[in-house]
Amino acid sequence: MSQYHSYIAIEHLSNYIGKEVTLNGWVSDRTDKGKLCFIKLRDGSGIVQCVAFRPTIGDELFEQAKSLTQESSVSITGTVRAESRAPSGVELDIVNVKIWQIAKEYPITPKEHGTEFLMQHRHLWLRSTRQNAIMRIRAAVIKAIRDFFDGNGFKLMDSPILTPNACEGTSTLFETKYFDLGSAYLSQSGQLYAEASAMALGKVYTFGPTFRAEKSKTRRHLTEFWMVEPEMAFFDLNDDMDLAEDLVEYIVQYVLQTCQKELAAMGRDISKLEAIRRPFYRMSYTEAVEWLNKNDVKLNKKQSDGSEIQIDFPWGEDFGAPQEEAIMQQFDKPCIIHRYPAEVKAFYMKRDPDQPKVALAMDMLAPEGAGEIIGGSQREDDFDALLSRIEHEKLPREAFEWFLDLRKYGSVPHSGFGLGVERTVKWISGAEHIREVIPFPRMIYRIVP
RNA sequence: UCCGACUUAGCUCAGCUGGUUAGAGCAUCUGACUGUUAAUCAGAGGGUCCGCGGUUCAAGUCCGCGAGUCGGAGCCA
Repeated sequence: MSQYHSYIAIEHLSNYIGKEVTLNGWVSDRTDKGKLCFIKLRDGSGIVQCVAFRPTIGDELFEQAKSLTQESSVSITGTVRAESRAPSGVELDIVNVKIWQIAKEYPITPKEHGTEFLMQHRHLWLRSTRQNAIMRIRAAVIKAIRDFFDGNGFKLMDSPILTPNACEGTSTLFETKYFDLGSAYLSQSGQLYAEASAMALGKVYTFGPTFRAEKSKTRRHLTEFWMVEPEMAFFDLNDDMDLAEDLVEYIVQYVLQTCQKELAAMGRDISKLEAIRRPFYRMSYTEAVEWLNKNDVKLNKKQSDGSEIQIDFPWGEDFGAPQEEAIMQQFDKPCIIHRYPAEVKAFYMKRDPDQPKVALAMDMLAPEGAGEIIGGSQREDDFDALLSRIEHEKLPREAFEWFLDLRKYGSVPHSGFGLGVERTVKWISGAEHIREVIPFPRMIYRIVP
């Protein structure tokens, strides 16, 4: 790469002890003590304390250093010195200060703030140490995902974001006008297009933003989030589950290798992540229902008069958050639950030839209360079976004609899944809310900034 | 959509059974200090108590309606 500027990143400062360097960044904090002035300089890569001592640097420069407010932008030249009292082990003795701008009173002070205030100032909140660490972990997770697929024979095949209809026909979509062709909808999944792509290139993945207009109000939902969806020709459900485990193991180990500082900044218990090695746990839906009933985990059922009663968990009902949480409490590694009742799953999932009421579907649940991070399945590859599912769900056949074509011209067994990037980053980083792990979250009651 | 909680200074909050001039810490400004890292010490400024209506001699406090935010359920990644 070209040498764009002769400046040095703070994260590499320990290689320059005894040398004079220029750092560019922002003042994260300043404190004076008589003839001493301490400036914490942040450049995105790290934070270092810069020290000005009045008798050695002179009155004019000292007054300049003292005038710096929180988040003022500066270039500071100084000599790097090993300093045992500093958290990073180094400090900078100031030789010169170039002020780019003296910042106005900064809203985010070094004390606590509530989430509402911080979310209103998301554009500034991103500068804080914790948010910096989360964004670096997010970048590492995304790089791990790309490296994993690119290195294993997958090709990136982007899916369209504007689509003519609901992918799965269930969830609420964002609608927009589309010239003279009526309405278009923001994609809630790239999967159908990934299936077509897999028939062209074998093993593919799509990676992009996804939109759900559901009025979800929980700490694991966003209306706009990022999802990676691999799709593989000639993969059955077992291959699909193996791939999901390989991917998740790879992501966690990659973050462990490259984000030690960031995980420490988050106060993350590293041993919990080190335990994430294959094999993970697996359980069929039927086994899970038996486990729930053996362990007395009931289902809250609303009666017609509005009151709630608790009943044994009936086979055929989909799991909610309470069931998933109960199941995961026994596990320190992710668990895949597979072979769900077909009725609660999407129309394109293949039925289990051995159990016609069961779909070859799978969900991966992450430990520590992180919940579902992956949902996938083996796809229905039989033309007649798929068509009858489309008709049964009362989906418009015209819109799925091209999708049916894939079952007309060289249909093969194939499988895939979707992994939610933000849910994965939330789990690995230990962030307590999903809104912290995407730079500018989109939620039901927030679209600014 | 359903259930619950909250709203007082720029920020985080306290404010008792309704009672006289509205409280603290931080932030900001002024001053002191050669080792602070949530510095300390002394001083100063800073208020539509979310809005509207009601009860009362008296409302930040009680009641009603509305707004906003947060958490949970459902939906799912």
